[in-house]
Amino acid sequence: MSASPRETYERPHRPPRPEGAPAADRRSGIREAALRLFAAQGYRSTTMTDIGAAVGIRGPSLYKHVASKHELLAEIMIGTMEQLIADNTAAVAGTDDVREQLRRSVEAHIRYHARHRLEAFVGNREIGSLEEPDQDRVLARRSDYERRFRELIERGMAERAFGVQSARIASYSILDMGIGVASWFREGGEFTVDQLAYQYGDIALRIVGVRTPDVSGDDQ
Amino acid sequence: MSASPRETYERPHRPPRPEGAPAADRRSGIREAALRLFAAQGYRSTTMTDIGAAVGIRGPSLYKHVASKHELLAEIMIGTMEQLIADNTAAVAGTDDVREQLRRSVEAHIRYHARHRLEAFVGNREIGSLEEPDQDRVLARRSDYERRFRELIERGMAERAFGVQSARIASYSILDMGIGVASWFREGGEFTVDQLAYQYGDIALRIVGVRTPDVSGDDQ
DNA sequence: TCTGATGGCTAATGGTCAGTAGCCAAGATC
DNA sequence: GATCTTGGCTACTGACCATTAGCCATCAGA
Repeated sequence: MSASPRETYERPHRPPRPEGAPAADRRSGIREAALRLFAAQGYRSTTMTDIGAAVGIRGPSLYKHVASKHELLAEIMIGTMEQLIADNTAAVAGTDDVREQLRRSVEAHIRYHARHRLEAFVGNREIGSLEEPDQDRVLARRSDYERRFRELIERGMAERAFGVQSARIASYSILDMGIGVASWFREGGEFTVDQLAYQYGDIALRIVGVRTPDVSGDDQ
Repeated sequence: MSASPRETYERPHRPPRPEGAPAADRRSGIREAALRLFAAQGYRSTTMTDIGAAVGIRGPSLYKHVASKHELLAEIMIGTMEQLIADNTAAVAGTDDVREQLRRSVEAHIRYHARHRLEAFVGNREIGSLEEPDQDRVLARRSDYERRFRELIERGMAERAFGVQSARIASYSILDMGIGVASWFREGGEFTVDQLAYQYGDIALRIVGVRTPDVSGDDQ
């Protein structure tokens, strides 16, 4: 690698925008690449060089678009929780029936975990990688989200619509099922997102003791 | 920190076994410390110095007892899967009734995830940190374990004891619920391990469509 | 045509870390 | 008592990594 003096700059660096990359896309391209890599290799094992390579630039050039590696993680994780909470708010808004609210909440939960597998996956695995103002922010939102399910189930109990031994365990079961979806679901597999959401809705209702239409072994 | 020449060795290093550490315990002490640290900080963020400090020695001294950091992780993860499989085998051995087999399988699953929270937690989060002969070993055992639940549910369907839309989704739900336990359960909290196992057994039976004794809102 | 902003680049910096080398004291064995 | 083994230690090595410094080509707008 001797810098021969006669050819001062053979190929000094790539043109600023080799393909149609409209500059506003750069940042979101970086975010997506980071998400993909964080999901596949973990936050700690992903280097800025990796992320750069995924979008066609060098590691240090990323700092023209993002402040730090940590910022990328924090954005993903806070965004995930905000979206889950917003989806849940929308889900319960359309009805007052506690069974229907639970079904819709669960469907929204499953839909998010199926459609945004990587975000959900990273969001669950990398909580410990967040630094402190951000980790608290994420944990607070996560608590809020859990509380919504627990209180819904408690309301169902009070209205004698649901029957469970512990609302806390029921809500954890339901949430944890959904979290699991993010680790095994693949688009284009045996089920569509809609089918999945509906089935998990049924399962959640069974968990809280609501009789769902019986499914004999062979009608699906 | 100048090494003054007159006091040649003020305190060169600790005595080989300062307290009653019977030398066979050293290795398991290291394994336990590593487990605790891997669970709390993640594998990648835990240094050999951290693990050494947790057992009262320096990082490099660990290599007198273990071959590598990776070996510690692999031992934890393979051991976890082997134990889960062994527990499952024992659980189904005592009965032929498919409902009872499912209940006992789920109870064993929950018991393991509650009693060995850290192993289960690390076992789920650090799969990607395993290097290659070991990652395959763990994934193969994990597949085997999942298959046991799925096939049990399929048998229950064939015998008309269970009614679900998809045995695969039912088995994932049940397993994922248990995995979640490892992340929130604390000994000495609201429930004992036995209560937890029993409640999750009920929930699993509800998921597969078995009528469990009705629980009205206020009888527990 | 000039000029500033943008977004690439390479090189360097400061830090961390797994693992190795080689030293040594205490206890065990002979 | 001499010697071996065990399990500590410090110092070091080689690698990797996030981030900064500073350079420069292209492009948009004046």
